[in-house]
Amino acid sequence: MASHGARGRGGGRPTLEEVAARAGVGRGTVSRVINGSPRVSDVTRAAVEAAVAELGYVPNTAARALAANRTDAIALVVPESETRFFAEPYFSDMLRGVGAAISDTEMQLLLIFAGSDRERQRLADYLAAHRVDGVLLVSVHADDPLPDMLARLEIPAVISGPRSAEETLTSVDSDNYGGARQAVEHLVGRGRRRIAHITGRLDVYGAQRRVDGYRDALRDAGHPEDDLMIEAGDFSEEGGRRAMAALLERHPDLDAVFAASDVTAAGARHALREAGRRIPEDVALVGYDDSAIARHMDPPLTSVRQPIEEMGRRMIDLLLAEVADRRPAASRELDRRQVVLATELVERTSS
Amino acid sequence: MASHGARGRGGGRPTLEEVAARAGVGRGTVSRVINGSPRVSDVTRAAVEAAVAELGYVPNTAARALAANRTDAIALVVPESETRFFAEPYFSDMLRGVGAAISDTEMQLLLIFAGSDRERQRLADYLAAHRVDGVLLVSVHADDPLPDMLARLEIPAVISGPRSAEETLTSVDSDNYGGARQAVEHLVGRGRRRIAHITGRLDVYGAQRRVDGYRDALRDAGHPEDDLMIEAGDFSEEGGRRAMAALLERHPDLDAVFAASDVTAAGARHALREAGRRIPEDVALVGYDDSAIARHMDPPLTSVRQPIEEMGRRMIDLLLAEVADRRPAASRELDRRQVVLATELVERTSS
DNA sequence: AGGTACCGTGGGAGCGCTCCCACAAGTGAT
DNA sequence: ATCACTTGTGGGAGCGCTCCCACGGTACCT
Repeated sequence: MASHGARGRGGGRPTLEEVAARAGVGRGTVSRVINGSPRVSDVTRAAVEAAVAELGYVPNTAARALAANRTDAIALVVPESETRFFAEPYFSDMLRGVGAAISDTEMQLLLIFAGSDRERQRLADYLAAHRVDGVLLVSVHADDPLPDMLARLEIPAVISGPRSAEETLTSVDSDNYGGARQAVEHLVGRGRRRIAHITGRLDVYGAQRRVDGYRDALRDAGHPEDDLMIEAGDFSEEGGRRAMAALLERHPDLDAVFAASDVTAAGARHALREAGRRIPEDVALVGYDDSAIARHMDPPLTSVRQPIEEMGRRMIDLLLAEVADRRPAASRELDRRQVVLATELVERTSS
Repeated sequence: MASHGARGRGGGRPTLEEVAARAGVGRGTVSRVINGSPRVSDVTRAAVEAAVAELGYVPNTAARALAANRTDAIALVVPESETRFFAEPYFSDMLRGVGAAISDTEMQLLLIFAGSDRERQRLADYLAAHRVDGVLLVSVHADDPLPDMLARLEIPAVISGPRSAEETLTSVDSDNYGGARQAVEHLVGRGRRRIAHITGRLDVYGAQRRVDGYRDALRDAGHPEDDLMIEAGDFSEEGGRRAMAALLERHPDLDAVFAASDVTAAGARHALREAGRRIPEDVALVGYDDSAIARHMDPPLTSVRQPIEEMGRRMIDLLLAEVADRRPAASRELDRRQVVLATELVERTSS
C-alpha cells in the first residue's frame, strides 16, 4: 500500500473494495449494483447503495475502461475547420441535437474538428488508440478517407448525410430531395414562373439531392428542361452572393430563388438588394435549414426545416445500438440502416 | 489468456509486453522509450522504435490512466448554454485559441457546457470522477460555485476573467481597464465630447473593469463626473439595442458610444440607425473583442482587440504547469498568478 | 586493487475495475 | 428423499500500463 509512494494523495477516493467492506458484501456484488444488474436482492442492493452514498463512491473510469474494454465515450467528428463550424448553423444545430440526445445516456460526447491535415493526424492517432466506442460523422465529402479508416479499426460509426445512394455506413439524413420539392412546389404554387436554384457544395450528396428535387419539381409542374436556372454555391454566404449575381446577369427575368441553405440565401438576399430587387415582390426567396438566420433575416426567410433534434437522437440511438451489438459480430452487415426523416416547409414573408 | 472469452476481438492491439518481446528488451524499457525518458541507450531506443512501428503499437490510454493516475485530458468549461456559446464570438475565439495551444501537446481538450442545471449536474459527476486532469474556466460569474467545487476536488484550474481583484484561482485576462481607456481616449482624441458607455453583464468582473476604465479615462480627460452616461447591457445584441435606445432617450446629444462588446455594438448600431443617427458622422461607435462581427459590420467597427490566441496559450501553459506540479502540494498558494495581457485598439471607420 | 558512482536495464507489484467460475441456499419436480 | 434448476453471492484472474527496486556493467576516483 505504501509502495507507490506519493500517489493517490489525500486519502484518495474510495474504491469498490472499500464500498464492499463497508456494506459487508463482496466486490462482485457492489459491481453488480453499480451496473444495475438485476441479480441482486433488494436488501443487499439497499445496503450497497447506502455504503456508496456514505463514502461518496464514484467509479474510476480508467479502471472500468481497462477491464471492460470500452470507454463510454463517443466522438462527433466534424471534417471542417472550427471557423466553418461556427459559421454554419447547421453544425451547431446538429451539435445541440446530439448533445440533447446524449444527455439521456451515460455516454460522454467529444467534439473533434478534422479540418486541417494536422487535426486529421491527431484524429487518426486518437481513433487508433480506441479512445471512443463509436463515432458520429457529420457532412462528410464524397472522397473522404475517414469512413474507411473507421471500418479498418472496426469502430462503429453513424453518418449524417450519406456520401451516396450506396452508403455503406449506417446513416441518418433528412429528405433532401423531398425538401427541395416542397420548396419549389411552394414557389410554383405562389405563381412564380422563373425559379432559380443556388446549389450547395456538389461533393455533398445531400446538395445533389436538392438539385434533383428542384429539377423534378419543376418538370412535374410542366416547366421545360431549359427553364432550369442552376448556379453552383458552396453553402457559404459569399458563395450565395456570387451565385445570385451570376444568375441575375444571365436571367434578369427570374422571379424566385431556392437556395440550398439559409446562409446561402442570406448571400443571395444581399445580391438581390444590390440589384434593386425587392423581396418578395420582385423575387421570392426560399432557404434551407430553418436556422436562426432565417428567423432574423429581413424579411424573415421561408425555409425548409430539417428535424435536427430528431436526427441527432436517431444518430445516437443507432450508434449506441451498434456499440452494444459488438458481440458476436454476426450478420451486422445485413441491416445496414438508412434513416430518412421528413422535412417541413416553414413559410415566412420572403416568398 | 482464453479465460476472458470473446473480449479483445480480432487479435486485438499489441501490448507493451509484445513490443518488448519483439525488441528483445524488458517491459520497463519500452515504457521508457514511449514516454521519452532520457535513460535509454540509443541502440535500445532504436530497436524499440522499430518494434513499435512494425507492430503498429499504440498505448492503451485506459491502462495508462489507471496506472499513472492521470487522464491526459483537460476540460474547457463554459458556464453558459450552447446557444449563448454560439452566439458570442468571444467563446468561439477562445476555443480556437485554446485549441491551437493544446494541439502542441499530448493533451486532449474536452468542451463542456454547463448552462442548465442538468448540465451542471453532469459536470459535477464528471469532475467527481476525475475524468480530467485540469479545468479551464471561461467567463465565470461572481457567485458561481464551480471554482469551490474544483478546489474541493483538488482539480487544478485556470480561469479566464477573474471573478474579482482577489481571485484565488490562477487567472489569465486581458487588460479590461486599459482596453476601455484606450477606447475612450481614442474617442476623446477624435474630439467627441458626449461619450456614453453600454456595459456588459456587471456580474462579470471584466465588465466592471471596463466601466472603471471608461470612467477614469473621462475624468482624466477633464470631464465632470455627471458627464457619465452609462447604461447596463448584457453582452447580447438585444441588450445593446435596448441600452442604446435608453441612452438616446436620456441623452439625445451624445456623440459617441463605447460598447462593452462587438455584439453589443451591433445592437447599438441598430438602435442608432432606427433613430436616424449616422455612424460615425453623428455618433462614433467603438466595440470590444475585435471579433469577426467588427470586421463585417457596416460601417466596419473600431474595436478593442484582446489577444485571444495568446490568452488561450497562456491558460494552457499555466494549467499544465499546475497539473505537473501536483507532487508535494508544497507552497503552491504562494505564487498565485494573475496574468494580464495588453489590448490593442483596432481603428476602423465607425469612429 | 578496491571502492564509489552512476548508467541502463529487467521485472514485480499494483492501479481499480469487470468477468466469470464456483458455491451455498432455496425451489420445485420426480 | 433425490435430482435438477435457479438465485444470489464471493472472490480469483486478468485488463495493460507505470513506478520503483534491484542488479550487472562501466567509468572514475583513491
